[in-house]
Amino acid sequence: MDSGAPVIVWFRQDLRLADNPALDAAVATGSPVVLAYVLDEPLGGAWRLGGASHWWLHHSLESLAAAIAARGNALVLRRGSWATELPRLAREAGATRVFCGRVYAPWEREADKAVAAALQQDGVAIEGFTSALLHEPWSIRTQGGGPYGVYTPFSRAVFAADPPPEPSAAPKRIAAPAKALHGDALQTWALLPTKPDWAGGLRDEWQPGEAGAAARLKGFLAKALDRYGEARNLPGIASTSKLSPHLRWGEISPAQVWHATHAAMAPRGAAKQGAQTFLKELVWREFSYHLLWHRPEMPDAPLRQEFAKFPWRNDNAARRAWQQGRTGYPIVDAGMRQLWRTGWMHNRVRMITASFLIKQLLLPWQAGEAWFWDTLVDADAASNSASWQWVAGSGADAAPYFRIFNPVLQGEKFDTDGTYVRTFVPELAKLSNALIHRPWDASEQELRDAGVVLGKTYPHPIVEHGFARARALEALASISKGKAA
DNA sequence: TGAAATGTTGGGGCG
DNA sequence: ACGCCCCAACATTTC
Repeated sequence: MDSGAPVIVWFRQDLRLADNPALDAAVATGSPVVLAYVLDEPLGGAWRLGGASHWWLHHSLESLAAAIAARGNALVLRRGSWATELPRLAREAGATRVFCGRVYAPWEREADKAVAAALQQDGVAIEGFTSALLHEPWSIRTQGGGPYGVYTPFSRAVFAADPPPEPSAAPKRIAAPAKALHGDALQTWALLPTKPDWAGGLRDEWQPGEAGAAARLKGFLAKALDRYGEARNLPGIASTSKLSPHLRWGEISPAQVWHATHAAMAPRGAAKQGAQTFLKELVWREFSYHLLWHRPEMPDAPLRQEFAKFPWRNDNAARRAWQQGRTGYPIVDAGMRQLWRTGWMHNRVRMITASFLIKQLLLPWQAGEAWFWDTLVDADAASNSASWQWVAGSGADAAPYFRIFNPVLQGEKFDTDGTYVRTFVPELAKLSNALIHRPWDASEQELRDAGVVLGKTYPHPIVEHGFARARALEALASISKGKAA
């Protein structure tokens, strides 16, 4: 233990005090600790933080600052280029060491190089820790030593690997430097929407911050874990963990989730299937980061070369209809409206809406990726781009191109009683279960009884499924070898 | 982590 | 009684 120069803990996507290796390492030095978050707005270019992410970040920082204050320290907020602000903080604090959790987006890796170079010039060392993932992307390797390109063998390797270390508890006290550093007031960052304030639905749904994350995990393990295997695909019931935005910002670590789930499944015996399925979803997140690390072009370019010449359409009216949830397909519109209202969408419905944009509307997957990036509170460069490429068929381990969801059948299969559609598309609420996923099949009498006027209170289908399916198959055949159209 | 088209089978109606 | 057809149910193949 020394009590020399302060150590800087630089928060990025690990906005928590428990199981935070960078923080633990800093506290363990015995030195005073400067805790900082630096908002680098232009970072990421087209992939700079979206609107929903801004909203979440505001509240998460607020929560983190309060938790730090309760431990006798302060969160220092700074705005500017990482490569400028980190050296400035180090100079002001007289720090010679910076500890941080690692980040993985290509623009972040690029920026980190500049940060390290700038700090080194000032004689400041920076050390990264595994914080946002169970395993570093370079540590999971095939027999041949290369990266995995297919999920199933990747997941086998993860389950066979040593588990991540047991999570640590939050430090009781975090020694503050003798002289506090000044920082921005969070409000001056103007991260919250004002005109209009579209965040009402987000406030109703979410409690950003470490405490909210822990509560979400606890409630999920107690109430939904056993049924997760079957129920996770049903958007009409609360069957999923909704941990994704908390994981995205690191308000909870995947290692905490991993160990808590194992602890919950241990006494369950035969009922542990739900837990196993849930862990696999956590491993999908790891796999996305693994792919992003090894294929940094993933957010922008198809991983399969032949998709570079795919004949996408350019149809802004259709794109807007999809964004606003007025495609005329109830399950699609319900999903897009859930996204807009709450900043989140059920995973099954993400697949349905994504498939609709790509295959029914034949719009580029990047257009959907960009919309999700702006509107999802869990928007994450790895999961978002990997999942869009998966649906498009352009990814490393992607769904085959001919797998085209029928939005009616998907709705009837996974929202059989129409609960989900009725929640988010209330103008259809009075239709019977048999018609709610296909209002165009209703008789005039049935429509009248339900108060539905197609084309007026609810749109006609933007495209006919049979036609769209054939069009998509033709377009996809045109880029496949030996199947030129 | 599909859907549609096509093929097969077997029960039952009916001449 | 028998063959024929229809078609639902299920299986297989194709997109």
